[in-house]
Amino acid sequence: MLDDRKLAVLRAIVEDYVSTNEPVGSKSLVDRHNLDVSPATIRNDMAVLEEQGFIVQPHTSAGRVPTEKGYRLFVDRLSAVRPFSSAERRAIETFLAGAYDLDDVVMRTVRLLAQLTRQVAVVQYPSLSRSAVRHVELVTLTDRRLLLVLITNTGRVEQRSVDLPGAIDEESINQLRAVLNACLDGRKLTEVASVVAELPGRVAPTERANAAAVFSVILETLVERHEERIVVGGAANLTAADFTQGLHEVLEALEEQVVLMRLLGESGDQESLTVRIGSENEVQGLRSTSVVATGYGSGDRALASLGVLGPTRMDYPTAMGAVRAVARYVGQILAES
Amino acid sequence: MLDDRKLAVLRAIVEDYVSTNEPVGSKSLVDRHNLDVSPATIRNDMAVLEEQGFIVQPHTSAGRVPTEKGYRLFVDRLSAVRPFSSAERRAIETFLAGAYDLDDVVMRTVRLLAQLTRQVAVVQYPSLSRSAVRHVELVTLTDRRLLLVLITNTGRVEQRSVDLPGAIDEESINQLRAVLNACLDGRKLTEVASVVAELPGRVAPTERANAAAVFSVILETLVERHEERIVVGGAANLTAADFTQGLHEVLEALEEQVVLMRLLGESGDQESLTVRIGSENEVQGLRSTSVVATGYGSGDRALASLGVLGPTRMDYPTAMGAVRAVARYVGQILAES
DNA sequence: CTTGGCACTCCAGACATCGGAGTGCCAGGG
DNA sequence: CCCTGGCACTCCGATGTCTGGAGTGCCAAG
Repeated sequence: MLDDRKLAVLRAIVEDYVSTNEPVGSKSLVDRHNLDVSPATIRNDMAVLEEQGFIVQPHTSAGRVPTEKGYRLFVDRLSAVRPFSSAERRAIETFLAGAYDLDDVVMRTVRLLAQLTRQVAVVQYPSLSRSAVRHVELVTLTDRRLLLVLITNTGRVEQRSVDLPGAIDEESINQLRAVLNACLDGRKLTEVASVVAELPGRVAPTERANAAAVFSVILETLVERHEERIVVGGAANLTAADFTQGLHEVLEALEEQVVLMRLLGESGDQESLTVRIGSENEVQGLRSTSVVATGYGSGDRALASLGVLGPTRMDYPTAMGAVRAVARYVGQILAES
Repeated sequence: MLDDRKLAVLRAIVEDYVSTNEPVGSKSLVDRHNLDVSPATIRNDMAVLEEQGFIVQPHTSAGRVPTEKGYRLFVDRLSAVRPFSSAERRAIETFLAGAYDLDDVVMRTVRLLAQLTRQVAVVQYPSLSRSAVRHVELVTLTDRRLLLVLITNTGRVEQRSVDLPGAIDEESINQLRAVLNACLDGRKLTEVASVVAELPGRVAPTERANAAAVFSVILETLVERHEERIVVGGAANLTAADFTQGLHEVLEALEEQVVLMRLLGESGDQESLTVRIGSENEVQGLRSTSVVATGYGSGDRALASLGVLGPTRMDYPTAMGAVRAVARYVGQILAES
């Protein structure tokens, strides 16, 4: 039904359209690629491709433009992830290796991705729920108020202040801290809830009320709280691609954490790249954008996701290459620290 | 030279132009405002105002548009900060009061400002250098690696990992932690450098090398490090004002921390509002935007700055009112926690 | 199945037209 | 001395028309 040449034509159309942003016609196609046939033949092929819904013409007697279905086929079967040269990889590595702490890693990653792809980059902080507790710290603010600091093995530091029902002294705080660290250290955050439930028994009865306040804040921090944190960068790239329609919607969507979460969505394990094209994104207002995302993380299960967002006519092979390469190195960096 | 009516005309021109975004002519001026004179009279006044450089016509026989000089005069002498109704103030207060921690306060502040003014909001975290140390924590990562966590009285939590030259045991860490907290607690961060210089004498000789590593990281964290952190929000508002020229530049500038710093610049104490109009911003690429900013903070000296950024034709009275009101409440919230 | 030829379509840009909004200037009146 | 109505003038922006070019679909021949 679609022989090899027709597929080649589709590939050529996608490539040309991505690089020129103009509908591509039969003549310019044979010029730029060395298909050894005449424009008329190409026209016949294009008619078939159009009938099948892979391309459309904006107006009668204009060139062809890929449809979402066309891009989908291109990504699935016609393109390969563009590998990065070793020089590029080294550049990525050294740029990321210079980071001070987790915040810095994430910031650099966003910048890097945005720059490599010339698209909008989206990076999620390592998920709390997939991290483990490394340390819990209690700092006195007043005699009825503590600052709770929770540090995870992925380097995230979460803080919350705790209002206590009663006064508390240094001695009790030290005990409480010791108990918390003894019981929570190394635990996955998903297990913490059940562990915390058993804790009251290990606290001196007089301090139960205060301890309970601390415990409930811990639980809140892990569950109810924003929990997932996402950073966006390279928004300026949206103007380069003449994104005439709906730039406003896109910018708005990018400011909604919830939307971004759904965008990165289930990006599965860190080896597979997720590509969502146009209306495959269920997010309203991002129907005309595509997302290339993947999980990253040191272990077996991805810690979180990162990716890029751009117009549906984006350079998928490069974007996929960049996302994959960056995800790998971020995983490494995180594993080391 | 400029009598009262001419000033009134300038004010009217600014107001009309801000709300309609179209050059305003003599006739529509007398229609919309009840100046009790004829269009011809207004034309004479406008001719004078133009000669003095407060307004220009985009083309011969078009209406007039304020120049930067015109906006400047408007802001300095012709407008009053729009006060907020008590209902609005209450709304601001409750919205900010729901914040969990410093990150949350800042995020909410940005959203709030952007929403109130329909412009881009820019909020700086409380300056490290004007904060004091509340607590220093050391967490073991490996026997040659520590995580240093520094908590300030403004709620900022900074983290850095420290590579030690030699192995260290729990006992030594505890000592070091105790020394650090004893000496640094309550100190302004500006004083920390000199205090740290004296510390090596108070550490057991065998641990000097490791301690030195920790000290130098503390100093780095305070000085060399990004130090000032700035959050931007409401970028989508840039599209509403048909910002035809240079949207790209503006978006790019907004991603540069350094640029943002210069933008908020010296916003002095928290009572005075700074308004920088057009080319008064020395930042390249933001020559066609205005900034309304102020300091915020509980004490006598401002902890940091916040403000909004928009096209030169922005609604200054409202922006100034919003910035001032939000700054006050943020100061309060921070003082309470 | 491929190819060259041909008639057809339609957009983009150039050009001309025209009405409206706005101005500047002037002479007269308070 | 300042305000006002009148008038001629300017120029933008919208609208309409035209034309060249790029592209298509179809057909008949190889």
